Amino acid sequence: MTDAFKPRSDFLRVLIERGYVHQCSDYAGLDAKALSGSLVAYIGFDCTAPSLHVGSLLQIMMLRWLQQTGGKPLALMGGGTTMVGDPSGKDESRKLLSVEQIEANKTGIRKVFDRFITFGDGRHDAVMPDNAGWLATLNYITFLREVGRHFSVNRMLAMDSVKLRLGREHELSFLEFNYMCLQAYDFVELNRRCGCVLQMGGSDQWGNIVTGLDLGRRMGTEQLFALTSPLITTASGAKMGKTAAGAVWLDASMLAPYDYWQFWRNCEDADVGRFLKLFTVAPLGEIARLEALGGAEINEAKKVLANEATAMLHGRVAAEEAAATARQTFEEGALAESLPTVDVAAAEFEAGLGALTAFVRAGLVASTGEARRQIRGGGLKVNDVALADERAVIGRDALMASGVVKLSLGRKKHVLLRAV
RNA sequence: GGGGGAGUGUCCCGAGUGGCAAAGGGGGCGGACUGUAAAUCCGCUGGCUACGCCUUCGUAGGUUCGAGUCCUACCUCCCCCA
Repeated sequence: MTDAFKPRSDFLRVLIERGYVHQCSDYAGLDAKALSGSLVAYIGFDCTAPSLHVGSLLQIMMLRWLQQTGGKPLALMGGGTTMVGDPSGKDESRKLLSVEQIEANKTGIRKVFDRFITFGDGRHDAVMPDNAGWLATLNYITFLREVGRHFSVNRMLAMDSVKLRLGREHELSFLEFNYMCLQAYDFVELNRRCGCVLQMGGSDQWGNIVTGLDLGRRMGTEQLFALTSPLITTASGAKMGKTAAGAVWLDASMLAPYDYWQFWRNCEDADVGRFLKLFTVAPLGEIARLEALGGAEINEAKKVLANEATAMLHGRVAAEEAAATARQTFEEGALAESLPTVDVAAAEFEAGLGALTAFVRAGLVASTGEARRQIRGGGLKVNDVALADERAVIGRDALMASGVVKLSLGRKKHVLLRAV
């Protein structure tokens, strides 16, 4: 579908070339708008968590490219919609957050955006509005009279997302049904306030976004546009961003840069090229070269991916540190001082620390029971020596010159215990 | 409002005759093979001061030597009728 269209604007060209585009309501129209140099676009973000995770990275990158190509990005915080809870598909309704929590979350999220886009008051500076600004004070009757009358229930019922819900056993509550109305209203409000004409989002947002276009037309805004990105799964079909440890957070205090680097380093072969295009700003020519590497050489491409992705989020220095730690640990088999470290009182080593407890302390296993199981499966190592006895004790003799013991779970997860 | 059905190992789905730490999947973790990949094969997948002890089957009681399993009430969800 996008093949036939030749964009003239940098914005659309980059997005299409790099694989961000799944669907667009009007390629030519949007292209012309982008070419005019005054394109303002927004993406909505949940503020139910203190930061964002890689699941949102694709959207963040789209805003980044928008700014890079001369547009103005709006990162809309769903402070208002968070108050009613996000119903999209989930069985469990989200717990209500206090206003303070929402504010704190917004601060954390803002930190992420600051790494990718520039905020300010200028023409192309990004802005982070909060829909609580207009939703919280909405009067029901006024809303129905001025906005609600424009929604066609017939049309909404025909939407895939709604049909799906009606067909399944899970009901669709009135609140959820209204959610898309609020989202559509956000779009119109952002158009009035900031001249925003484009909403972007994941492909699952298509229906909601188009509802916004429709509302805009009925309420007399200028022509609005919709553009969605594909749902990103790994080559083997898994949803991206889930690891054993949990979500891949975009915050150093929630996920260390080293782990973030490892996340990208461990991607599947078949994903490298696509991920380089989506999650780094490396030139396409360079990516094509890296992507073409075969066999074990593809690991070079993975390192570039990890380096670039980490540098963008945590800075070049942190990325290089992570790369160095990985190199020492995996390629040279040396002890990298910068591995995740947990402090343990020196006295405990004197007394002899139970190996099971030590691994629990290091956070490598959740319980001593799990530690026992891993030992049986040969998964635990102390200073690179597989642990065979559950009752083993880690004493002072295990400490290396630098005063640390290296504990490993499998081949990839290592933690240092340091005597203090 | 009336009738019928369902809630199981806190990741998910899902068997279960009164003796059950509870079948089987998926997912996840570990091992082997590799390249810190994929695919494949194997093991593990309640907790603990661990040849024993403790806590689990929507919630609270009851019957029983013994309850996921039987009885009662309550909660939640689904379906049909109104």
